[in-house]
Order: sequence, then structure tokens, then C-alpha cells
Amino acid sequence: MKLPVSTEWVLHCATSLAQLEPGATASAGQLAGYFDVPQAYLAKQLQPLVKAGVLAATTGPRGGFRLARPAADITFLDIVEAVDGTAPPYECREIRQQGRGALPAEDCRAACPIAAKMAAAHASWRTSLAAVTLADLLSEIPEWAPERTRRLLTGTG
Amino acid sequence: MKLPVSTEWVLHCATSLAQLEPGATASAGQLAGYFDVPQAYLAKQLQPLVKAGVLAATTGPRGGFRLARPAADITFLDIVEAVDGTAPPYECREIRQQGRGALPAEDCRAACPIAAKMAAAHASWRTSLAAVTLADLLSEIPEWAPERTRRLLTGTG
DNA sequence: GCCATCCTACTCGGATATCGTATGTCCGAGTTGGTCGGG
DNA sequence: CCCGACCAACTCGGACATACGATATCCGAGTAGGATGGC
Repeated sequence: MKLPVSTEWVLHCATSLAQLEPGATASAGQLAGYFDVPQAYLAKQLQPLVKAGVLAATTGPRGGFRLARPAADITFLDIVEAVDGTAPPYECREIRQQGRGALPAEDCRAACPIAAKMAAAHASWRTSLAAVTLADLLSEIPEWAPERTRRLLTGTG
Repeated sequence: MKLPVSTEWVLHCATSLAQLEPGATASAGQLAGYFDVPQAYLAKQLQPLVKAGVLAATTGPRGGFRLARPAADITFLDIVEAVDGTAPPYECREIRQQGRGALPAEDCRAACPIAAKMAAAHASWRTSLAAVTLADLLSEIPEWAPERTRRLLTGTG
């Protein structure tokens, strides 16, 4: 069970974008230089964020990415599931209905107890991530951080 | 973020082994036939369970696998982390200290806030799994299930 | 009939191929801002 | 001096290679139970 390396990238990118002035954008190249990560691959990983409605992208000069919603309405879960997908890590393939020990279908109306426990753990994980918004995170950083981010990221700040 | 398919196998195998009489064993071949999964690959996945001290293996005729501890002392977390490893899914590579926006080391004494949130979610997941033991699971299955498992799995029951 | 020995069959354990996905890179379509010429 | 059209550079978006780990398989070392021969 491993999240893509790019998960860290997009979380930090979203945090940085949240520190920009409303309407301002940062390009994939600027973000890549800010974190020293491959520019092309970062752009590729930001795309699903746009499709998920977390970020908005504008092309052309002075274009780039910005938050599509207020920072208070974007949770960690939104970002993580956008880049990694929403499929739960444990997939029940109903092996209890296969092989020599296959249970009759009438005993499988209820969900597999094992799968239920795994689903509960996954739900706990999702709940924990959904409880944190980008706005919550910004409240934890120093006062001087946003100005610094704007200056080093976009050059205007 | 995806758990190996074998996670389902070993969870069901452990549950079945917990239904055997104390000291009784089931071979990898018997378990594979019981669930209709590849026998060699299942044996490979049961090995880390033995190394983790969850299962015990005996060789030779009438040998096989059995629980190394009472079912009440084996949690889902023990099994899942044995087969999948204990590394957390989100790995903080400290990109906040890299690139144009690198923070000075003195501002990085505290853990990265983003990594802290991800670690908290992972801790929540682990806590949820650690709260379920094999004994808990056995209390949810029908009365007639253990006898049936013993009969179809080992032929003696 | 009992026992020690040998043997056979069965077990796990690790080493070895194959496949799929994450990772990394590249080029093309589209758009905006600036520039240049004309009025 | 003001305005419109053109151009060029910059942006994202999707298509194309590569590396690593999960998946699947096989063969060898070791052991316990049973058969066998002797006492």
C-alpha cells in the first residue's frame, strides 16, 4: 500500500496556491522550480486535480493553475483521491464463494465480515483526511510565509 | 494506494486456521484448494506471516500452518502489515527543503504539517485495524461454520 | 509380538520468470499578451 | 496619439518510453510418518 510520490507534490502545490492572492496563478514550471521536481511529470499529476474540480487551469502567457474553490472548501481527501483515485485499497473478490469451501449464495447476502472491517478502516482514514482543509493548514504556518511564497513562487509579492 | 490481492487470501486463511482445533494444521495446498487460489503464490505470501510470528509452520507429512498465538491476540493489523509491510503509504521526502522555495533548516525542526496530517490519517487506519482480532471475527460467523471449515479444509472434522 | 532402521512422500523455503502500473519524458493544440503598422 | 490586426511566446493537455514491484511459477532442503526387516 503506497501512495504515489506525486501525492506529496500536489499537496504542497495546493498549499502554495492557497497562499496566492485570489485570482493569481502559478504555472507548472514555476511550481516545479519551487520544489525542484520534474516539471513535465508534475504537470501530468496536476491534470487530475483539474478534472476533479480542485484546481482550475488557464493557458497562454500569465496562465497557470489556481484553486478552483475557496481554501476552506478543499480537503486533503479531495486532493489525495484526485491524484490516487477513489478505489479502496482492499478489494473484496469474494473468494468465500470460490473453491472447495465456497459458501452457498444464500449465506452471502450480507457483506463479507472481513471486507466490512477493512472498509471500516478505510472509512476511518477518509474521515481523518476529510476533516482537514487547506484553510486549516494555512492557519498553522507562520505569518510571513504567504508573502515569501508569493515572492519566490511567482516573483510578484 | 492498493493492497496486494494476497491480503484477502491471508486474511481468509487466518480466519480459517482460527477455526481449527488447537494444534491442528492446514497445508498451503489445502488452503489453496479451499479458496481456489494459486498454491505456490499463496505459500509465498504466507511466509511473511510466519516471519512476523503470526503463523507457525511445520514441515513434513501432516505438517502445514497454524496460528502461532491465540486468536484473541492476533489483530487484523498484524496480518495486514505482515503481508504488506509497515511502511506508511505517504512518505515525506521533505520537498519543503528543496528547490527555490526551500525553507531554512531552523524552520523545519517541527515535522512538516502536511506529513503530520497524513500520518494522523494513517494512525487512524491502523487503530481501526488493531481493534479487530480474529476472535472478534469468529464471534460473527454462524454456529455451524467451524465444523464445516474443518471438514472441507482438512477433511477431519 | 516388539523395536530399531530405512525409506518414501509430503512439507515449507527461497530462487527464478512474467506482467502491470507508477514514473519519467516528449511534442502538439490553443490562448493570451505584446508589438507593429495604419489612421 | 489611438486603434486594430498580426505575431510570437508561453500555457496546458495528451501521447509515448522506461523502471520497479506485484504476480505467478518452479525446484531444492528438510522432516515426520509409515513400512520393513530383524530380534
